[in-house]
Amino acid sequence: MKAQIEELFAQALAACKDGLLPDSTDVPVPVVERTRDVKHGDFACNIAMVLAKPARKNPRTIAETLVAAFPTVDMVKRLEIAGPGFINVHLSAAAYHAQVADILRMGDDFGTSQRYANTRVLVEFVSANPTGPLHVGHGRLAAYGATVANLLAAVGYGVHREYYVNDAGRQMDILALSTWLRYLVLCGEELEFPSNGYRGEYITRIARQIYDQDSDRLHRPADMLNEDIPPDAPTGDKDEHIDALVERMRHMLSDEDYREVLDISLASILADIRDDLQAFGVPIDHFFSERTLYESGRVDEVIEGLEQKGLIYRKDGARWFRATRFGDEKDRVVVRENGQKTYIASDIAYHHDKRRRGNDLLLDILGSDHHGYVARVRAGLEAMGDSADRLEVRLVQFAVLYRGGEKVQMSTRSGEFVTLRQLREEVGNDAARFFYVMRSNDQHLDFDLELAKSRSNDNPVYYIQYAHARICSVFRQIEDKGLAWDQDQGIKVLAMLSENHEQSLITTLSRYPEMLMLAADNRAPQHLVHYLRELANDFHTYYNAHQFLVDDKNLRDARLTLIAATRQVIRNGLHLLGVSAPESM
RNA sequence: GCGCCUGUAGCUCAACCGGAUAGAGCAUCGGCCUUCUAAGCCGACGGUUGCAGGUUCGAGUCCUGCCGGGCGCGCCA
Repeated sequence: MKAQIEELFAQALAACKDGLLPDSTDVPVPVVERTRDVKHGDFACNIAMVLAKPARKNPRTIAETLVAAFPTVDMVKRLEIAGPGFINVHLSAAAYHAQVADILRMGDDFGTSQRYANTRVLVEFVSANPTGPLHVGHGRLAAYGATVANLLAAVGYGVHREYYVNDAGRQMDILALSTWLRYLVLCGEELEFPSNGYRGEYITRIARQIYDQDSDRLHRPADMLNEDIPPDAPTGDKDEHIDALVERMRHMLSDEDYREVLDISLASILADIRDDLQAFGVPIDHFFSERTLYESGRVDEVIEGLEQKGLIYRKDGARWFRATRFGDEKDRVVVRENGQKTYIASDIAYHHDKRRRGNDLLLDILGSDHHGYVARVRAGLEAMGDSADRLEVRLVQFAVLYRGGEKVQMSTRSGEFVTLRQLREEVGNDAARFFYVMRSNDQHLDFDLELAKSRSNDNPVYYIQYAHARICSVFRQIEDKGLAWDQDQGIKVLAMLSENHEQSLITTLSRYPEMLMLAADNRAPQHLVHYLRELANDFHTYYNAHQFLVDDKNLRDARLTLIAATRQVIRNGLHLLGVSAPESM
């Protein structure tokens, strides 16, 4: 609807621009918006005021010219010029009735568009290090990323959802070490667990799995392990301590055995993450392994490529990438003094690879603590000859859990829940998905557990689902009451819906497509959340004010048609959010 | 210290990339179930949009400065 009006304004402007504007000026694209006050009609356009300056004319005079040139169409009832030069558009009732018919005709597809049908976007999200289960912070990344991906698909993008698995580097060694140490304990050894190791209970479970499989085949004496290892914190350096332990472990085990411990640990954790995401309704098309970038030589290729462009130099025994040439605040080490490549090298290779796979846009969804990282990757892409604006990054602020007004401490020790799985079990998937995307991604999120669980009018999830269930309930009773609903007839007699509540509901329904476009363009699922709340509110108000199953057959058909359309739009919206639309509650 | 985000009603947040009288929910107070689900509805109360300037027809929105909050600033990922 909005797009149609904008098109009409564009036509009007094209028809009269020669008399209005000096030849040299660029013709702006007219933008319309919904009016806030019904007195101002349905849509308003400020183009006359925008043109006032370049045209050197009074905005109201320009408005008059535009109105005169405006195409005559059925959907527009009349135009009026108001205030400093707004052109207000009043639509015909038929235009709205056509929207209701569209909703029922298009069904699950209503609201979608093909605007970006020629653009392929790769949405990378979650990408939590595979060193433990997903926690509640990752939950927000998962919910936000999944919903944004749905929104992008709804406006036509070819969407590929990807999880980057950081399965290379030091943290994997520390993971293998952590598992092995727990395994040694199962073999009867006594030892101090390094302060920098992964100490979650899941590590012990993996260790037990290895023990069950291999018995004490990988058992080595703890004395040998600890001999001449520099002290742990607080007296020593915890990084030196654990790195030395890793090195000793690799010395004590064969390469195959070391790899086995690592691979079993990694596979177990990844399997858990996959299950968790799947259960959360977050589909991932591809788990992309960082390790494969090394194994295929991609990382070396990238470093070589940068080298050839003169963008690598040596300093202090390390090799540095001249990131400052591309707007980063410092140059970055890509190969350490010890010959190990840093994560930056593989990240550049990864993003380069994503582009080579034919993606037009790379959308990275990252925790806000990664913002320093953005300039690096962008610099890397540009250095590889790509355009920096192919990469778009959305940072997601952390969620803070509250229980009854009290902040939930999220330490592993406190026993309060920390994992996404625990959160889902406590509040349910629907509430979790909804609450996570309720606020803008760059806004801190207060996640109120009691509210998310409450089955009351305070809870916006239930409020919306309840509207859906109520409509379903009405339809279930048609037959019980010996009545019938004729949808085609209902569409014909929509003009009978003259109540304010009905007008308001129809208007809200008609906004759905433009709201979806807005939410997708801004990567802002909270627009959809707010919209659905408003739609549910319009419906509940209507429900309380008027009876649907009335004696007058035409009026009944019209009203049922309207609420059927409402049900459809609620369903579509909830579906994009990954929230269920229950038929009864 | 530098960089990014942020500051709107008592609380949690909206305000459609500058538009017309800044809106919801919660909380508080008062109403509505012999009628399709009260997980609902209606009404009241509540504001110098952190502060000070600037840009223009017009600023919560853009610019500058100050004040407060969050996150980052590794040869970790």
